[in-house]
Order: sequence, then structure tokens, then C-alpha cells
Amino acid sequence: MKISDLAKRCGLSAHTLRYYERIGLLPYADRDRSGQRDYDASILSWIEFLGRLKTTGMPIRDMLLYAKLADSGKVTFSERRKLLEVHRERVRANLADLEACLRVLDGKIASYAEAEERMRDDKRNIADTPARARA
Amino acid sequence: MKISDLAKRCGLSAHTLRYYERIGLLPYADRDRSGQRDYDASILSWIEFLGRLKTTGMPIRDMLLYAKLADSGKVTFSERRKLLEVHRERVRANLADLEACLRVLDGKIASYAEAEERMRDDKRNIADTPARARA
DNA sequence: TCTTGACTTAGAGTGCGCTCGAAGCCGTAG
DNA sequence: CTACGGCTTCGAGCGCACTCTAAGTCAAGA
Repeated sequence: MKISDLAKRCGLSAHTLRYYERIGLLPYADRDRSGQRDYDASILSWIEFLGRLKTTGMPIRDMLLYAKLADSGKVTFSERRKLLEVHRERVRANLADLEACLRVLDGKIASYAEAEERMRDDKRNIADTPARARA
Repeated sequence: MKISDLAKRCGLSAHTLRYYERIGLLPYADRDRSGQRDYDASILSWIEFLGRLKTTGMPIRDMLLYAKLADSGKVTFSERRKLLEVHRERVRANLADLEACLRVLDGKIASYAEAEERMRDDKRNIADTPARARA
């Protein structure tokens, strides 16, 4: 698979894929005889997992640490698990924050809706009131 | 209230508060006779709301738009409501994504835990096996 | 009076995560 | 044969949201 094919499949740009390889987030890809990267489809699941880490707000430097551990084989299982457990707690805390914010947002939206409703009522009342009474 | 007091109360640095004022996220604060900002406590609820927007991932340029609408009084109620409704949908989508990621993370952690468990079992079995059988 | 420390401004610098540009190589279609 | 598109590398540039520095002012306490 060429870099543009992989880009289409995983949703990252070719630029970004090269950047990820450069910084060590993706393993050095095999090159064909003309020097072009030739990817194995198995890279997709790794990229997908990186996407999960990214979505959940893990900074690249932490992903690099995880990638380095993953390169070192089974002996780093417990380290990797601990890293993910720590991250999971951050994600949970973040989720709780977001839910709280969402409720505030709901409240704010509702209060605007009510205010708009009241303004419509006021207009109607004025319109329904005879001109003499308004003066 | 001086800027350092406000900074302590709201959790932003004085630098950031001045920056927010500069870009228009905070209203121009009254200055005392020596030119120092003198804040009214009422600014706190606005800063807190900005924090909610920030937590939920709203970029500053959108907060600026909201701030500008808020400055224009009641006539922008429905615009403000719509802006927040759009944002709320993004937040909900983001929450759903995060929850999905969290489940993936749980699965990954569980698979590491199982692998570690199996490795411990293997070691124990080897230790329990008489040396002649191991040879 | 002098020192201290918090404040003021304008503007430069930082860290992150890309994103793009330039210059050049390679393989295929016309 | 040549033109074209897509690939290569290296390094510069960008957008965001701060974060800090420098140079100067001011008010209160020893």
C-alpha cells in the first residue's frame, strides 16, 4: 500500500503520516526499490488506536512513550497497562467535566428560549391593547 | 478587585486576563486613578461561563462572536441561543466519541491484564514442574 | 526618603500539532 | 521522448492559546 492509499484509508494526510514516522509514532516503513513507502495493512489498527488516544486528549509525547514500550515486547505489558490506566482516569474526569458543562449549556439555552418567549408575549400584548390604552 | 485578586479567584493568570481583555473576550476594565484595573465581582460569572465554553472545546474566535452578541443586548438572544445549540451538538458528539474511546481503552487494559495473568501462570507452571520434566 | 512589589503597555517568544514548499527522483501513458 | 503525477527529503511556516519580557509607573510601608 502506498502512502496516498493509506492516507485515504485512515483519514490522515500523507504529510501527517510522514510526520508521524519522522517523530517515531509510526514505525519506519519499508521502501520499495524506488524509495517509496510500501505499507502493510496491519499498520491501520495501530493508526486507529493512536486516533483513540488522540481523541481522548493524549499528547504526542505520551503516545511516543507508549509506542516505545510497545516496541519492546511483552516485558512492558504492565507498564503499558499502567500508562493506559492513568490515561483512562484523566479521560473519565474529562467526561465528567464535559457532562457538567453540557448541563450548564442546557440551562443557558433554556433561559434564552424563555426570554424569547416572554418577549414574544410582550409584543402580542402590546398589539392586542387598544391604541388609547397604550398612549 | 485588582487583577491579581481576580486571577486567584478565577484560576487564570493576570497575564491571561489582560490577554483576554486585549482580544475582546473580557470587557475593557475600569482603571483606578493610577491606571490599574479595578474589577467588579460580577465579571467572575462571565469568566466562569467562558471556562465552560473552553472546556467544551469552543475556539476563542467563536467565544468572541458570542461575546460580541452578548454586548448587543436582548436583540441577539435568539442568535446566541442558536450559537449555543450548535455548540451543544458538537459537545454531545464529542462526548459520544469519548465514551466509545473509553470502552476501547477498557478493552485494551483488560487484554493487558489477561496477558499478564497468563504470563504469571506460565512462570508458576514452570516452577512447579520437576527439573527432569523441564529438561 | 527610599525600597519594595504589584501594576501598566507593547510586543516577542513558546509549545503543540500539524501543514506546506522547494527541489528533485521515478514510472507509466501518450 | 517527454510530460505528468506522485513520491522522496529537509526544513520552514502556521494557527492556536497563551506566556513571558522589558521598561516604566505608582502607592504603601520601614
